[in-house]
Amino acid sequence: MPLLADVAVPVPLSRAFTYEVPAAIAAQVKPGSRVVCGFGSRRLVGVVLGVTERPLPGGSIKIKPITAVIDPEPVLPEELLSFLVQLGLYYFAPIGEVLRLALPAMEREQVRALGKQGALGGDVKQVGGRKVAFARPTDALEAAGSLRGQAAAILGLLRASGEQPLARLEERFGNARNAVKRLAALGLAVIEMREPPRDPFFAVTEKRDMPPELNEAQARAAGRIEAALNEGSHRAFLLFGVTGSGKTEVYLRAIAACLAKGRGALVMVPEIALTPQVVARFRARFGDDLAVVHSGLADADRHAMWTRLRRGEVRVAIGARSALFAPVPNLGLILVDEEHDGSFKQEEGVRYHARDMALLRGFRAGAVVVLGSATPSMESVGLARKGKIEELDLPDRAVVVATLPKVTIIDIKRIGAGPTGNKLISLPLHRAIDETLAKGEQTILFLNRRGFAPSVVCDACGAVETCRDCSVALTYHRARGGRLRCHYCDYEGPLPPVCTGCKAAALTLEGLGTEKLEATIAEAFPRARVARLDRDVAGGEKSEVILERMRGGEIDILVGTQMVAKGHDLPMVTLVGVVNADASLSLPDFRAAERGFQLLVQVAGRAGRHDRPGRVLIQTRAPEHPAIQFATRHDVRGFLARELLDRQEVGYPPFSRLALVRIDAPDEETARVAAARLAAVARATPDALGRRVEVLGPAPAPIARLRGRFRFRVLLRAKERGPLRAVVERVAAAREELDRQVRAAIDIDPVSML
DNA sequence: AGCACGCCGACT
DNA sequence: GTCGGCGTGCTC
Repeated sequence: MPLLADVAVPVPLSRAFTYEVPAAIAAQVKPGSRVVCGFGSRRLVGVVLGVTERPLPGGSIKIKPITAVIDPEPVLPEELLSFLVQLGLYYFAPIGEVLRLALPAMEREQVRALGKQGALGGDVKQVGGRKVAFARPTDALEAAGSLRGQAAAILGLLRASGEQPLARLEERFGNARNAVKRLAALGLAVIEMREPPRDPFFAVTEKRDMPPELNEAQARAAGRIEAALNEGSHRAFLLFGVTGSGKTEVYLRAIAACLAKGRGALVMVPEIALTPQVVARFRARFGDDLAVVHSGLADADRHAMWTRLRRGEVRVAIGARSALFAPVPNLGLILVDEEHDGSFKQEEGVRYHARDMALLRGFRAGAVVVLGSATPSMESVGLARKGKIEELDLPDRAVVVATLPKVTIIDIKRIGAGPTGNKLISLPLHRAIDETLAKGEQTILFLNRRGFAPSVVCDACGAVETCRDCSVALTYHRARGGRLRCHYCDYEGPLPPVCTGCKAAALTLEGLGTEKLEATIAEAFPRARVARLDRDVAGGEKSEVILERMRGGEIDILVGTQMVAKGHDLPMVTLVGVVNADASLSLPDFRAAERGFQLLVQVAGRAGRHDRPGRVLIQTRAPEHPAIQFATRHDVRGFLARELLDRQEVGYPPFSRLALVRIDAPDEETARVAAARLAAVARATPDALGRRVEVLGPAPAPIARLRGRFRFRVLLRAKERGPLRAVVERVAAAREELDRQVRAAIDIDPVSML
């Protein structure tokens, strides 16, 4: 009987492919090995899932032999490989795509080099290119409608994100090189040869610190985690600690205990929390035994990090979502900090939730998992209530003198504008800023809307300027002389002189975004140094520069979006103003209250962290909203209890499980028909007929059109996982028979309902 | 997703 | 007459 290998190839097809293993290389072909194999007319790098001796499958399937083995030893450890396979099954994701998440670029794209050598298992040398081509947008503007297709999309992306390495653009746009050349010829962009960015985290050598004394609650929590580590089997905890209660120190102790047992540890933090400060804290304790995994890593650095973990030279990995796949040796502990954070959910491609999958990986590896948060997710609270995970509390702030800030609600229905005349800068807020300035202390103003004005309205016909490709209002940005931008696609264009609909010259800017807030505040407080922090001013590293200036006291008032809300330690901030709390509470999503509450608590936590008392002003039109009421009292438990009751009543998670099917197509009718078809398939299923699974919809998505595609959704809901999976399985199969134009994505445990 | 094969428009 | 547009069908 022939020796056959099941190989996952990087294509969006759900099944693995069978190849014959030539006898000459049989010894090296093991689960987790990378192999080169012919696939259609292409040569791809695949990963071996399993090898068995069995008869050739019948039918018309022709089996090709594996061309070559790349590694003498498997690149993926057994534990990681089987976890990835499980993850793929859980999310109904193509196995090849799942494996691609786990392998750094260098580990998956070497076919060309190999092809040239054509040798079996030949030593593949990496090209460590000294200089890398970057594309940067210029300030020049194109003639309206002069660009189409990729060139327009790339220019939009460059303008939104600043410069990009050409190689990264090529990953997204096949023809990026030519498109950028065209942009360069038109003077819209320039191509520069530069050193690739060095990893800022590796540059610092941190002075080792000594573990401080733990307070009673910290010691108790660390003790429970250590005991679980000593047991050596899987256990999970919810570490519920208020802001500033010293969760990090508990993490550090747990890691030390884990390392002492000879096992490795994985630390996952939200995207924007992965700052040099945070890394420094870990490095100070664990020195070079720490690998940092983040998206800014150059390929060579990523590869080096990965290899060192793989060899066991480094035993602790820290990173954002994708760190979940770090090949930590003999994994004993996984920490998920700020586990409620939305950035743990991947919202494109394989839509996995890193927190949920941390629990799965931990379970399979026999590792201890700790989910930490000051405002736990309802999912984790649900698990704790069911006894699936153990709750550990850190009720007090670690710095004893620090007290919780005083929170005041400002009902902007009743309280009028301050001297600026803008209703969203109320008199009390204006006064509070003034007082804070007078004391030489700092203010943070939080507003969840980027740009200058969130919409442009026609006074004549009342129509709002919308994106040509999306059913979304365009935001006016003042940068580059005033442009309209879509926050959902890469569209950017000039502000039209007249209304697109009725041609009246009566367009007015409506609403308040961070750009306008910054300008208004700067004008109202001419002596204050005002800065802004949002995605538009701060791509990646730049936010760190702004925060550093804030820490250094070079800024008096910081205006910003979410980015100002998360975990930064800014000791001189004594006033936090939530400019418009309703924006985050009124979304069409059953999680709106939860997210709004978390956000309020997070921002409020920025005020008065040290010896200075802080205060928080929340402006709202709905002062009695539970999220605002509980946040005002710093009553996280109260909110959780109340929200649990609400969720139970409406039957949403954690009291049910969801799967969301998103259907879209360029043509509205095609999409509608396909959505109806999938819903019908779901409803015809035994579990749906037996009422074990509810099928809701199809309904148009809240954003009915996006990037030129019409969108519908079908929501599946069930009490139990089994029946839900059975229905999803049918829906997944039915996808294959839809119109070719239709895309139907399945989102298991969806977070964003958009 | 790629990539090839295949069938209809504007250029040397 | 060919280069090239993207429709559809398959990849062990």
